[in-house]
Amino acid sequence: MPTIKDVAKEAGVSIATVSYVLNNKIDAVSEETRQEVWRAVEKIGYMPNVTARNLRSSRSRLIGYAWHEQPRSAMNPVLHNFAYFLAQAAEAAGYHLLTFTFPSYDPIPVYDELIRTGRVDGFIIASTVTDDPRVRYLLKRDFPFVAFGRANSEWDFAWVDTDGEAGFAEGVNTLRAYGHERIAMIAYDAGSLSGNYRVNGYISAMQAAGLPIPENYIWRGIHDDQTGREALSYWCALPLDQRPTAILAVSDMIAVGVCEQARQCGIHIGRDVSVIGFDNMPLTQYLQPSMSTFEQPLEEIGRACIDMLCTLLAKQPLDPHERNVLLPPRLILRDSVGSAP
Amino acid sequence: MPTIKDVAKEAGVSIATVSYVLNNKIDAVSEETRQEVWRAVEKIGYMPNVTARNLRSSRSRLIGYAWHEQPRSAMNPVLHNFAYFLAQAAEAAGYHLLTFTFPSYDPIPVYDELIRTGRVDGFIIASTVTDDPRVRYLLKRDFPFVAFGRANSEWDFAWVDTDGEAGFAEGVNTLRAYGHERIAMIAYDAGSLSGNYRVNGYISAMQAAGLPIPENYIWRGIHDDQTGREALSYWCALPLDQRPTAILAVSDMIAVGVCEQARQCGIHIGRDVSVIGFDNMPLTQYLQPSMSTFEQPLEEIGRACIDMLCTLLAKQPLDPHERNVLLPPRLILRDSVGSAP
DNA sequence: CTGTTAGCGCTTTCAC
DNA sequence: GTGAAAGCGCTAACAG
Repeated sequence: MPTIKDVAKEAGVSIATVSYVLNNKIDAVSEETRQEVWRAVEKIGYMPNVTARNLRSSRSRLIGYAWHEQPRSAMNPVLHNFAYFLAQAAEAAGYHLLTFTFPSYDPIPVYDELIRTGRVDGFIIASTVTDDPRVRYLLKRDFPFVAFGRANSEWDFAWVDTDGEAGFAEGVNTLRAYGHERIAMIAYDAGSLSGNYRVNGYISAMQAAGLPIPENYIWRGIHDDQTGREALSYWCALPLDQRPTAILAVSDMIAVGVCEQARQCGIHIGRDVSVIGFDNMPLTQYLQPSMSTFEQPLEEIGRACIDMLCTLLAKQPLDPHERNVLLPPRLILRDSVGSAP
Repeated sequence: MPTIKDVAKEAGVSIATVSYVLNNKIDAVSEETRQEVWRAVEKIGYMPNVTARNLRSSRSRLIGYAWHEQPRSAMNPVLHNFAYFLAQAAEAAGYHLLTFTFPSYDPIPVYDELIRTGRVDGFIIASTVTDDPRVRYLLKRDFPFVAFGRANSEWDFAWVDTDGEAGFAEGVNTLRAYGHERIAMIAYDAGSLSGNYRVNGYISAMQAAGLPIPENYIWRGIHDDQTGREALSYWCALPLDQRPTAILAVSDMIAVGVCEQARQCGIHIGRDVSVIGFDNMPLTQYLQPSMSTFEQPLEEIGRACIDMLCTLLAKQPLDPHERNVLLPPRLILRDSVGSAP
């Protein structure tokens, strides 16, 4: 691979001059010399060695993004897609994405190593939770990062998130427009942040509409179809006039479980009970009935994360108002939603 | 961030000695000194700077993996998942994955830049095609890479692939066991390698079974549901006794199209017509009826790719028999397959 | 056994 | 305008 020396020799100048030209030190070099250097660069096919540059500037131009270890059953196309958009945005900003994996029970050592070895300049972290150890660690270490997802409200850091609250409020209002009044929701367990924001949206929209929320209308469980099954079984055991006619679920997987259980119970989704999921997983539109769901604006979120991180990396001040970005999900109505029975 | 100098100072030795200890130059340093150095390392919290190491050894310890630009409609969870397994395997081997994106119409500049700037030590490339420009380029440049997928048979390079031929043969035989004889298939257009291997498996199994393959039993199209719809419409226009009773599709998306069209035509999948897709996309088991499909052994493929690439990077000889690995997909039978009508 | 030293390829003062 | 030279943090001859 040719180096700056080869170019210098070819152009008959010093390596310093070549460096000036390459780095557009505009008035450090005569037009004539500049031409000559570029000619040599072209001829030799030279490109600056990234590693050397990085060593010199003690940066890596790499952004770390971690995939959680996940059981196949709970595999989440959302985060994989997100990674794609991140990579795209990072490139546009002159960075590359370094992807790594970590055991969710002990993330810190991996992050720590990446930092201490100078592997990455910053991180994008996803799937944040309350008391997220990564956020706490990175904050303490004062290492640049942007989160896709919020954490403890007393922690001040840059994040971008889908506005689950607004989404679920919209969900409630849309269902009301279809005539539903007994609207229930399935949430994650109480420790889940994203789940709770959606619960808040649900509750406030219900209250604003003057609709009662019976205590047993908020079911909690994990991100799988079993949760949906159990929730529906439970509600179906209620007297008919107490049964919800519409259900908002925090994820498509859960919503799918509801539909599966409904089929077994002879309940017709979209007629007897309406269902809305979350994430717009591939194939949701081909379920029977096609599943209504919320689509997260992953491309925008990815871009926003990278933009903010680049600002941090450039040591530029980030306007406090712009440190936190909330983007609304898009409701996609399909056949799983119908008029109230 | 502490450097080797700090450790040297702390331990009261030279930086060379620290380096020896760190690199396990076993009989270059006395046990006593070694202890002392490690103590200093621990105390200071030192980790060697990766960039400096890389510059010195002119390597990057990074493996490049590209995501294709893809329309949202054709989004392929398979490759995203694959990336996860690659990252995992790479880490186990002391590498990291650098993910990037490229416009499929012109991939070379991106690869070229990554090589010339010394960004990566090697590539994993996926979704290879006939005359794949990336394979041709990397081969010409003699740059280390391993492909997930084959290319021109006259090109000699390391690859790992799902054995679509064996898979489709198994598909045919399984369908035969269910009593099917009029078995059709939906392939990609003739330029697709993976598609063609599957066609070969289909044809040879049919012939081995002494079953005829009418010319119009192989439909070709792109990777979307529309292709499946068109294929089924066409076959349904045939006289009943010429209509296939079972269909093998090269992808789940196509198979889903078949099912959708079937519903519109009043055809009952799994009873009137059996269908098998490919990829085991998330949610396929929740379709109505649940979709039979092939699952690619992505984790094994990822590991095999990384193993081979690491061998190449270590400049160790790769046994010619081991340069090419074919792994069988796993057939998952669900309700879309039933006895022949 | 341990230390001195020469780079890896590049950027950036500082002289001229 | 241009070049000589220092040095980013590390490894590996080479000397002692």
